[in-house]
Amino acid sequence: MDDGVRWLEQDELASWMAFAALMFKLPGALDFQLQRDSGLSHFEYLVLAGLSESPGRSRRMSDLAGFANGSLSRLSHVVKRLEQRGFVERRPAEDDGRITVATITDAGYDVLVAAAPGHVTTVRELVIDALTPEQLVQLKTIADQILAKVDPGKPC
Amino acid sequence: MDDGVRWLEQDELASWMAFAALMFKLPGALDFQLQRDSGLSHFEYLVLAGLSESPGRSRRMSDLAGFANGSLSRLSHVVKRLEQRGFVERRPAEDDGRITVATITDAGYDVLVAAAPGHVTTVRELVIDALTPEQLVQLKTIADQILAKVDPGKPC
DNA sequence: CCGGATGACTTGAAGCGTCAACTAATGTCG
DNA sequence: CGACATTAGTTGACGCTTCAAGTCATCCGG
Repeated sequence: MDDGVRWLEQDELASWMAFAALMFKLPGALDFQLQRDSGLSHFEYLVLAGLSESPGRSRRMSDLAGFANGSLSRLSHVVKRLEQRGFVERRPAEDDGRITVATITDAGYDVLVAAAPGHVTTVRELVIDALTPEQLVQLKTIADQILAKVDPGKPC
Repeated sequence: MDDGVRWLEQDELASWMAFAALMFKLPGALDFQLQRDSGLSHFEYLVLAGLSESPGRSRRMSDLAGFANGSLSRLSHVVKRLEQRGFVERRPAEDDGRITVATITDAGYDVLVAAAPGHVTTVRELVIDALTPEQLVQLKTIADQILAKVDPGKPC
């Protein structure tokens, strides 16, 4: 049965299944808490957070998209909706008309500040406090190594 | 600034950011490869795989939904589409008319067999081979611990 | 053995993400 | 300078997931 494919061993499969299940459930859990308590998706939260911690509470679109791990197109749609809700504003950059700069409004900042404690607490409960400090280090190392394979463009 | 929230320390944040980025990118990478090479989403692949390895190549819907980490509703839609493509069949269980049993067809099995090598190879390249055997063990432990928090209903 | 409760799905509508096409501004090179 | 390429972002359509509501079968208490 040598078809040239290295199938997964029992223990490899077990690790992969556990990790895969985690990957598919954790985002849902995070989204659920944020949506319920703050009316934001996790992606929207990341967008607002990315803006709030940037100089001038502003950031150009492509930059923000990279920060939030999403496509530019997705970001554009999301920012449009956030703008309609009054949480961000958009305007072209002065020096380069192609660039759009998004800015978080006071209302958006309020929503973010209200959402942050719950979100951070959830992350802590579900992830950080579930692990020992050593495991946290291990996790970062593991994630970085896999990321290097998945996304070789961003060596960081 | 003691607002009762335990914010994340630098190293906690770094671990979380790396892991979060991974969680949002890896599913996309897996979907991309499967879609490109086999015309299947990762979820569809899991459904077919779940059926193929079950006795009688059949499984009831709720069971299959749990296996594939998706909601019953989502599974129902997906199975309907797979049925239209001729990859699975559905029929009510004989002993309990509420239960629907899905079965993978020969055509579905062929598609799965054609898709599996590429998918497994991708998982190996991106995940398994990026890590040492020790890290693989660490990853399983970590994933299990977090999963226990995220999804306390499934202690396994 | 009848009627309400529960269980196991299915369905339709609404919202979000992706893809491809499009617009507009800026570089570049002869 | 002028044409063409490139960069940055937006848009619309389409497909998929979710949510709430609906269907049908089975269970259970009186």
